[in-house]
Amino acid sequence: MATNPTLQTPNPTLAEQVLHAIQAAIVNGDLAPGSKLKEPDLARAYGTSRGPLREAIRQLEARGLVQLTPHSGARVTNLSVTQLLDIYELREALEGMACRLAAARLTDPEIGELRRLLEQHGAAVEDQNGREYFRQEGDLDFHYRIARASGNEVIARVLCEDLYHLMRMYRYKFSLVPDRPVAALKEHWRIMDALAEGDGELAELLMRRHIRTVRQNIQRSADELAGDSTASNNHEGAA
Amino acid sequence: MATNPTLQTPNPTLAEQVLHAIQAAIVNGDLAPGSKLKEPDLARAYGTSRGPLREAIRQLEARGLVQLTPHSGARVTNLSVTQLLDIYELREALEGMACRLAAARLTDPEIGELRRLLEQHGAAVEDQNGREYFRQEGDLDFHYRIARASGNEVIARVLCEDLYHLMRMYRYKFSLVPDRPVAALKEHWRIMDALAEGDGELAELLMRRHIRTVRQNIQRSADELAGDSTASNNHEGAA
DNA sequence: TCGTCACTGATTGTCGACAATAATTGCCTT
DNA sequence: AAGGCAATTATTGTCGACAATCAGTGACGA
Repeated sequence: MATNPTLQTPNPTLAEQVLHAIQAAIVNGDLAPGSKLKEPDLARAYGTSRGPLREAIRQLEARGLVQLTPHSGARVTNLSVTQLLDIYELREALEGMACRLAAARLTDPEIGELRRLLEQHGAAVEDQNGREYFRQEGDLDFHYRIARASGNEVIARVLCEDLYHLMRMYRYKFSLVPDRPVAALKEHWRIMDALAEGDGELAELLMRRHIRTVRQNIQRSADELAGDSTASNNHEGAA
Repeated sequence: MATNPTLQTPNPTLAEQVLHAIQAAIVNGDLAPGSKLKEPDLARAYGTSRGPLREAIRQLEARGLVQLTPHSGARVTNLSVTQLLDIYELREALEGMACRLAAARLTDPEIGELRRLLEQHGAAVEDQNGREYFRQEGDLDFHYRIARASGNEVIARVLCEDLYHLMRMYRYKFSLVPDRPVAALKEHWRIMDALAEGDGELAELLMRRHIRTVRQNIQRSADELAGDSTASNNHEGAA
């Protein structure tokens, strides 16, 4: 509810609306990775013709959410573990940089807002009964806002419009290690403190370490799945 | 000629072809920054209907080459100096990382190929009569290949498909300082040596410094233009 | 003379239909 | 029965036409 993309323009285009709709469907898992996007079906589902739909698909392809092969159609992107790890490798550099820049620019109101976000985040971590979804979203929201606060539009664009959607696709693919949410929140608070003090160097270091930790957890989790008998190859593993 | 995008698939889609055509037109300056993309005109120019054309425009928007506002149309992106500097800031982090990764992965044949590229590059620097175009392209080609050689597909994608086209738009916007090409080539060779020795740490440092230098030159050049009486504000400055 | 408003022209957004290509089914051969 | 081949079906790619919206023009009134 905080960010409803269809409301940002008073008279949004159909292509725009269906873009956000499909994007949400992919992120939520309603359209499974690897599944085919059949234009007639989607057009009927969203009540449009194929024209705007095809425009939306082209944009999804540019954002990396679908892959399309000529004369064959579009499939929902199915990231390999390697590619997912690549994304985290990239995030380490990008978000580290964003932190350094943000530390020098954050205003007091923005800092207060970030603090409030982390407090909500903490509440979601406390009651652990089934609110994992909101915890994950809150986690990403923190990163999202720092990217925006960096003041570098290009970095913010790459992170927020290209990478975050991909990561949200894989929220549940890898199980968290026990107590990881608590540790992650603590790391966020440390980053927060560094940002509030304007210590860009420290904020960058902490953010890089934070992301590296998550990356290593994913790698471990993937290795375990690979050793598991049920794991076929590289895709589709968690439960 | 080295990379002809229309040949990569045997039966390319019209939308694909017109995408590359418009992209080339924008990068070459045939479509000036800020100019409007009128669909009827472009469709006539490229001999297609508006359907594939609109799909191409949506992809160009995702790549940052055009900006489109609903019910009004698409305009060629007109980067502010700030945004251009932001791109270089991002490149410093991204390409530094790409260098570090590439140093650990480059094979001997790839190293040889890179060397040959730099030798051609050196020849273009030698005869300075009007071959500036090829020098610039060679420069970018070096960066392009390192990004690919990093082995991180995501980084390569961001650099090669999003950022490089934008930078090629602004090749001539800012005049080079005297002897800069010679110095830049020398920096490339140093990076090359570090890569060949597998010294990722050094390669990253050298690449970051290299890009930072270019960025500072742009900033200086922009400041001079700002002091100039002809410069209105932030856009359209060079001659 | 200037500002406002309706009108005209052009441009964008959307749709349904047709052609070209790929995927699938069933059949035939070995 | 298994594999390959051909006809059919479904899906993608492309087009031209219509509706909705925007931009520019000119007239009208203060």
